Amino acid sequence: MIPTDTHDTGTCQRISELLSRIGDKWTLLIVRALGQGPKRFSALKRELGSISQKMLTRTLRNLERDGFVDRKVTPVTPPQVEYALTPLGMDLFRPIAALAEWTFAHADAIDAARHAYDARHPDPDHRAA
Amino acid sequence: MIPTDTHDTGTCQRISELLSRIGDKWTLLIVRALGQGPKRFSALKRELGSISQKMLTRTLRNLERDGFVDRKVTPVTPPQVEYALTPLGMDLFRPIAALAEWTFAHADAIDAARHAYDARHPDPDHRAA
DNA sequence: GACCCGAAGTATCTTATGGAAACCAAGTTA
DNA sequence: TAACTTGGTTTCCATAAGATACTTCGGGTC
Repeated sequence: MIPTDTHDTGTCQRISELLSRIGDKWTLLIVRALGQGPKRFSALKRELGSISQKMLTRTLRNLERDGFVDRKVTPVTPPQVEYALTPLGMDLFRPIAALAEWTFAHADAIDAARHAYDARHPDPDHRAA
Repeated sequence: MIPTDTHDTGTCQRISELLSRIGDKWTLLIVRALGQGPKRFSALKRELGSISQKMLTRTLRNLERDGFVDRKVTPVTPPQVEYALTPLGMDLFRPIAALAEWTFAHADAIDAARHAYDARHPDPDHRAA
């Protein structure tokens, strides 16, 4: 449980903010890709397949701004830009990995809870939104 | 780091989905409140202060559907509805607490990275969106 | 009868998120 | 001169999230 004594409402919102960022559509996938080592923009795009350039740029910018990813430009033509995890980025994704393990272990329980709920509440409007 | 061998793209999206849910505006605050013990709807609303009834209902429903929160109705008038964390809910929020600790410990580093980035990139458009 | 309570549901609005496609700039190749 | 490359940016659009205000319901009080 999140201890109420050390974590006030402000800290809670801070954590939510970080979770929202990490929980967006692409961040985890990008970080997982960069976990294998530094990669170039186009290599990431190829690897992620369905991501648009805009979203890849935006997600990388956010990661860079928060200090999780380092961006290194080599001024040649055509330009080369390499992205790599910073030490802070690698450090963050240890607790994230713990959460990943948990999700992996309990995915079935969540699915079961959802099916049970949906069976109890046949009205699909409850599930929407 | 998230190990690529045990966690494929599908699992990664599963984790992202969970993180998005937990990372939304109210979930963490509600769970923190329920961590102190079961509470009624109106008590939660009072405690959270600025939340609307609609968002409180919706967030609680989502938590209930995923099996993290239990909803107990006492059919008196006016109706009494009590919300409590399930064992699954309490279990989930151990890895979440680890992440909270991390955030608490590294908030300064993230702030510093942001300020450094903003100083390097004076164009505010990069930060928007 | 008029009004209030708890726990919602509805309706409408604004904002945020994400996607598709076009455009751009520098230099290189054909 | 035209086309192509990388690493973007810009514009437009659809959907989702969240805020605000109003309605509902049954049973209680004034």
